Amino acid sequence: MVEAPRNTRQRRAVVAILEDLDGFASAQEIHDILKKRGESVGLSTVYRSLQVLADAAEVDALRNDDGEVLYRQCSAGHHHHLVCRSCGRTVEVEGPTVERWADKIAEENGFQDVAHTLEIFGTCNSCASARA
Amino acid sequence: MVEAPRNTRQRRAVVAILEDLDGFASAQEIHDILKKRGESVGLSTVYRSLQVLADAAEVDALRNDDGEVLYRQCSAGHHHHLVCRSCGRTVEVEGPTVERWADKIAEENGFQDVAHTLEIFGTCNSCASARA
DNA sequence: CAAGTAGTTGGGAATCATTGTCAAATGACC
DNA sequence: GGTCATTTGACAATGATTCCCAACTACTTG
Ligand SMILES: [Zn+2]
Ligand SMILES: [Zn+2]
Ligand SMILES: [Zn+2]
Ligand SMILES: [Zn+2]
Repeated sequence: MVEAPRNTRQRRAVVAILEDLDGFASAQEIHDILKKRGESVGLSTVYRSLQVLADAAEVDALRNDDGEVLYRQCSAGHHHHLVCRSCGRTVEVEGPTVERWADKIAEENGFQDVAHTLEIFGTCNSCASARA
Repeated sequence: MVEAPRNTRQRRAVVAILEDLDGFASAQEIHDILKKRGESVGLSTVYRSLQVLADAAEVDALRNDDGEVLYRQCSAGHHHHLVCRSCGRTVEVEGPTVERWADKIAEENGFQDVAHTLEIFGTCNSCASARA
């Protein structure tokens, strides 16, 4: 029997940040935001909380070009992301055609336990105009 | 004026390995293979060579689930991959529909300088039967 | 409310891929 | 062969993430 996770101040604080943010953010960024808000949480705990949330599919995780893992509270169900490289602003997108295409490709080649990653990166218009 | 890169034993050795391999491999794996073959090359040099090749689009690079960067000598032109998680065996795949879809999504949302990542991971049939 | 217990925290050490450093080695060109 | 800028390689440094473990605390029970 698996014990229920405890309802701790730290976990609540991390979830609260994720609810406020609308884009992807790294564990360290979330840690910094918590520190700024005075609701300090240990860095290890931030990492752990995000892992737990990601395992439970409560948040989505992806890697940026630098290899850092970014987290975001998304809506349920399988989807992909259009992410601003500079500010993290994110649009959730769906592509039923892509899903079918990927599965078909894998099946045709005899692959099992198939999963796929698909992310679109770019510069959002507010970041683009700020840069001009 | 940019100087032409030198033709060194080390660079040739790395390229030779990439030509032999048919799947993705990490810098460290390539370094190990070189060592086994007696054609030893410093680890830093392997990393540097792969970076140069990747910048020149001579090889493709992607990250596995663990965040390691894997390299592979691929055919020219934009394409994606169906990769065996266990042995790295790779099938190059193309999805013109996906390309258009991604660009359209980005444009509709006012994103610029758009790029996308799309990889399919699974277990190839030889690895699947070996596991049974 | 008090005590017991097991999940949780935090901060510092450890890990590990990757990058930086710089003196020594070596292609390219004469 | 001589010159010189590029390249190499051993080692240090970096940086995100994980590990460790003693102290802490959210729940349960009486
Ligand atoms: Zn932006
Ligand atoms: Zn999908
Ligand atoms: Zn395989
Ligand atoms: Zn593509």
